[in-house]
Amino acid sequence: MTKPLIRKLEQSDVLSDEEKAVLERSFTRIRDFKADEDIVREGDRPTESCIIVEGFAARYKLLPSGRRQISAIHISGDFVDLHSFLLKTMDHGVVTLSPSRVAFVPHAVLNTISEQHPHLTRLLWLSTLIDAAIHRQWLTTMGRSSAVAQMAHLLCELHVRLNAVGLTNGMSFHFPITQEELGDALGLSTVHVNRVLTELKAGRLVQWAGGGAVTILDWDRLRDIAEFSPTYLSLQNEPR
Amino acid sequence: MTKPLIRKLEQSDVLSDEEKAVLERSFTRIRDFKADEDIVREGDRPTESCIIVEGFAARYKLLPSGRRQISAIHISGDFVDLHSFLLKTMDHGVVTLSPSRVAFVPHAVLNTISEQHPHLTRLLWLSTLIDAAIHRQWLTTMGRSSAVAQMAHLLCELHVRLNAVGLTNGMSFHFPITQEELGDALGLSTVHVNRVLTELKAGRLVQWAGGGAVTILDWDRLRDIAEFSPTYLSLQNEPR
DNA sequence: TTTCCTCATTAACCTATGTGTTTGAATTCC
DNA sequence: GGAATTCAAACACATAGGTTAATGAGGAAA
Repeated sequence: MTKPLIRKLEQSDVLSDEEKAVLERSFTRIRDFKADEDIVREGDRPTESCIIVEGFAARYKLLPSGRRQISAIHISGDFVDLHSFLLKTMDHGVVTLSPSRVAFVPHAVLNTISEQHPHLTRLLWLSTLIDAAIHRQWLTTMGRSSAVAQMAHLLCELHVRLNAVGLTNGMSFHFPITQEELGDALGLSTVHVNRVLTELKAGRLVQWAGGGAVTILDWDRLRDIAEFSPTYLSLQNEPR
Repeated sequence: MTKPLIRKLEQSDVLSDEEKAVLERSFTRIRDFKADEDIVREGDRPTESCIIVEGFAARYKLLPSGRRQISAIHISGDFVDLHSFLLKTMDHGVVTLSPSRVAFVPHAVLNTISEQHPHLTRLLWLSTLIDAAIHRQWLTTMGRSSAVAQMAHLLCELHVRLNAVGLTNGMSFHFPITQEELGDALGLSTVHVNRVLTELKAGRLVQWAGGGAVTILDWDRLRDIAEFSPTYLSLQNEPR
């Protein structure tokens, strides 16, 4: 059940057999969630962290005014709330976007890893740094791009990330999200999300069938509209 | 010269004398920068990381279209590009906002710390997690708040962060930033930054004298407008 | 089947924010 | 001390995106 995580960490650097074994035996608990269920909530002080084994999840914040902002979308293999290991108190919630399988590792075990396996620790640290790099990219597109460019960027990013864990089929991938959730991720209203998607479909840039079957029809043009460049995802394998 | 950093790390947990000593002797190089000078650029592969000893700096990204987004503002004591230690290639640049003193630590030294001082390593890791938490908060206000609320939020955040390192004088603090830079940080045009500031001044919420002397005149109202709550800054001291 | 839901779609209207431009004050440069 | 820049401030106008509301389509529940 740690396969997707190991696969993801191995994108950044080589893992020794021992490190893999340590990870394998760290995740003791597993649980299935339905769609739209909270894994952790803002304010919680979890004693475990979790990875998404299968499915999609989102981190979100609620404003007192009731509005919601999704700050990250997570896919299979993502170490969703590794943060809580050191932040202790959750500054945001994590919710499933689709039915998902989630595996948990106690903070005490993470602490032991940090004491005994410095290299593995650096790779876990790195995975949180990549999350932060994605945050910065989202900030940039939110602040300085049009809604269409933003949407295009999200689709490019997802294709690259899903592709890296083998979850694409050519230019197609499964992305089960509602337009309201997309709006929460991009900082847009549902109405405008719909307008933007209509425009992308009309331009024959993407195809979005029911049930979340996304196909990118014209990668080059989509990438140009999005001003997308994947360097921020740190997909390069090198010693860390 | 690591005083501000130690002070900052001590907000989160207790540092042993040995850990402090390790930090003290890690920073070998120091350099002064003028205002508006790049410390590192996007695409660089630095061999050292740096802290701001004194002054203000910002992380930024440039879009191919030439627009700029500032994704973080850093103050005295902030470990600005600790990220490059593991990310290797900079996904963004760091520029000074004011004349600043910057101290450098070689990545090789950070590596040794990560091998020999797990607790100190966790605190450094934590400092990058707090940066990420700030990114998430910015995403939330950018996506779901008005320009006025966003500006109010930034000022609240800065007051709390500067206060935590002793750089406030009551409700006043020094914040040398141009309206153009503010726009880049908030994703707004300079014209609109000016409108928003005019509004905040007119409402007697803040006072902003020349040279960057900011005074928050009505904290409660400003906090309410911003929907500001400081939990995401993790200012609680506890074992990590 | 019928009845709810949830979600996508579309229309009409509105406003927050962007763009382009000008002016004047303050700094910095020679 | 004058010239050149930078920055704040303001105005007029344009538009991207928000809001409200209505309708339909598909699935789930009963």
